[in-house]
Amino acid sequence: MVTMQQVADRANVSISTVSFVVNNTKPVTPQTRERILEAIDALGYRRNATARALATRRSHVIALLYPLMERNLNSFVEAAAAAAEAQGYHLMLWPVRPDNQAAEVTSLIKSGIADGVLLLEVQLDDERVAKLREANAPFALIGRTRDTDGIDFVDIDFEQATTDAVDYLAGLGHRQLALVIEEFDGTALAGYSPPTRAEQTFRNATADLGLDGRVFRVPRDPLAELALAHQLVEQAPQTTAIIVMHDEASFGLVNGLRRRAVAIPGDLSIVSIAPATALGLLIDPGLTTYDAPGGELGGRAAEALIAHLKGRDGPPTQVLVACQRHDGASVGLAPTGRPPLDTLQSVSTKG
Amino acid sequence: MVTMQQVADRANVSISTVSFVVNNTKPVTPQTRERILEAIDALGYRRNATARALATRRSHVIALLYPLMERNLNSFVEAAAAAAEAQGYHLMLWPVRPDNQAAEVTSLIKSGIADGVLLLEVQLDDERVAKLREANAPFALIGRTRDTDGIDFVDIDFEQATTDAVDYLAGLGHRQLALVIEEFDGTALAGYSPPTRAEQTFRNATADLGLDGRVFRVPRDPLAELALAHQLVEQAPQTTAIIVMHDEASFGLVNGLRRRAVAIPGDLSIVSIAPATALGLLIDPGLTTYDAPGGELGGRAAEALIAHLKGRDGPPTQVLVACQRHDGASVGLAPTGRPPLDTLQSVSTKG
DNA sequence: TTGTAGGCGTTATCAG
DNA sequence: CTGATAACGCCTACAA
Repeated sequence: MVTMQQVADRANVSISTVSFVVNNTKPVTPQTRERILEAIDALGYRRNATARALATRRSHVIALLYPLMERNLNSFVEAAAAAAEAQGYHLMLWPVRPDNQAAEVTSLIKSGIADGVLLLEVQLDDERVAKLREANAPFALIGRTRDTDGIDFVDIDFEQATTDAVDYLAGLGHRQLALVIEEFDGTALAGYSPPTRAEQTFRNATADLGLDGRVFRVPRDPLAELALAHQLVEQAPQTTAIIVMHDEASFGLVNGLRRRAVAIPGDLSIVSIAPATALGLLIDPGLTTYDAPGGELGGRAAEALIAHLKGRDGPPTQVLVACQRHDGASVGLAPTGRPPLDTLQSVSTKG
Repeated sequence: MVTMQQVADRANVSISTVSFVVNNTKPVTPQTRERILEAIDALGYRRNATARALATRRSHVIALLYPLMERNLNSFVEAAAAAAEAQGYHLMLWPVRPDNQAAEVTSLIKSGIADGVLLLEVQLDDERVAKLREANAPFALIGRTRDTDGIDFVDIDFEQATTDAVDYLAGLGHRQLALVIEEFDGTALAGYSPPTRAEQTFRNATADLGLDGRVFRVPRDPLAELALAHQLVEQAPQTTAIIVMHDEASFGLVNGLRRRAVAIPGDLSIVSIAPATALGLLIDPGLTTYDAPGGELGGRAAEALIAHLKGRDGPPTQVLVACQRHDGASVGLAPTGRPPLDTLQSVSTKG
């Protein structure tokens, strides 16, 4: 850790002078200030928040009490918090804007506010991971990067879920499948790996079984989600089963299909993979889903990180957590002799 | 603030001995330990996390980086974080289980991890507020308690929204209204004020206008939400307009009504007040909603708290933020001569 | 304009 | 088993 004293030494001034420029609390000659700033920069100095807090008796932190109601889909956060507590640690949620995460994450560690970091929404090539590595800061991922060498992560096994879903649908006689994934290009999540991996797996699995597999990328945008039904009907009218890996698209999709008199699951079966919201139950018909055990993800990630902090050595924790299928009423046998979706409207009698 | 030294003095031991029992780091005679524990208890001592962190070079905190994507309805958290940052503060989210919030909240302050607290999901009589007051800890509420004397709060003006909704619907000729609110009895949110206040306002507003107003209390539970449509049809078949103040019930309600061939808004108009999720757009038809400006709530609450921390005196910040109506397609003129809802199924031709 | 030194509340080492 | 005492890194009078 770089201290003020080290900065002072390098700049040939006393520690108080450094304090003055760091805090802008007293005037300092431009030249000395310059030297100090140079030293700070060269050494990568960050003021230690803990020491500052102790000296000033103010932490400069305000806390938003964040009640863990089941409602917030935070079984995940809850389990992480519980795991931390069990180890004598506290979990804090550090809100960051997507654009400056990489910067914040290192300052969080260097300033001493936290000992380690848990990362969410990990991208294939994640800048935050790079920064943490070079800062030598302990971290664990929920999700994973392309290169997982030596790093702790706990991830959902999207490959397993996707393969399982394809097998399951194929077993029911479906031969024309579609996959709906979220389009992240142009958003802060570009490069987000789960959709990418799911797509890959889907293409392989369908190819292996000799099935027809179409992929639809849909941005997170109500209009696009509503348009999806149209797109699907127009571009892949032979489809009999859809795998959706997109939190919100399922709503628009079901509504759009209903409007077109497509019967679910009579004409078309739908499976949703790892939906973040538990609203599937409220859709009519209830969705068949592959659910990720949020608690296990959060808990194991926190444990891995803390084990690290406690000085445990050995191989990194690298876990894939399987999703489990929960049967709703949105999947059925493949229809026989069903006309193409785009002609269905005039043929079908009842949705 | 109570320090170890004070505990030591009261127990007639040295500060190190206190440290030993607090941290269980060395054996101590049962008698002295007893004296120390007594002193700790009597003085309300809490180990200062900052000093401890400085001495041990470990904060015992792990951070979960919490990306603020628009998706998570955290315009609210985002604004609070931004407001804090603008004032040289950091916002942290402190996850707590609903059952021990009151205990956590004071230890959070006493341990020096945070300077002040923002409270969500405030109840009419909130234990946390009582604790914070007696601990003399700075706080601000998002929401409000029954007694708001001298405390900073920013709340949604549910009264305004409810009154406005009743007026709006009455203006369209509706005379048989229903209000759907969340049932919190038996949950951690029992006594939660918004539904209570909305109910009160609804009863007054309908009475003032000579309208018929029915109230339905629905737990947050998919089954109950689906049953709501049935309940409504059976118990208040003359209803022509519903005001929903229940995040999820609207889904079940719309689906349930559709199944019963109730046309929206032909037979029945629906308005949703301050839905936490923006999924209203995905319902068919799009819901007319009263939306609370989350950013304003979070931002102003954080500002009020920090102003306090910075020593500003004067009257407390007490703000009611108005909701704004966003027209969807779920509201129409009151139907004339529509049969009771419970007989509608056989009469209506199309949903 | 810059430096010195005491203190913030704990922990940890080393004596008793 | 218990007690002094020197850190931890920074802030802030007070002095120079």
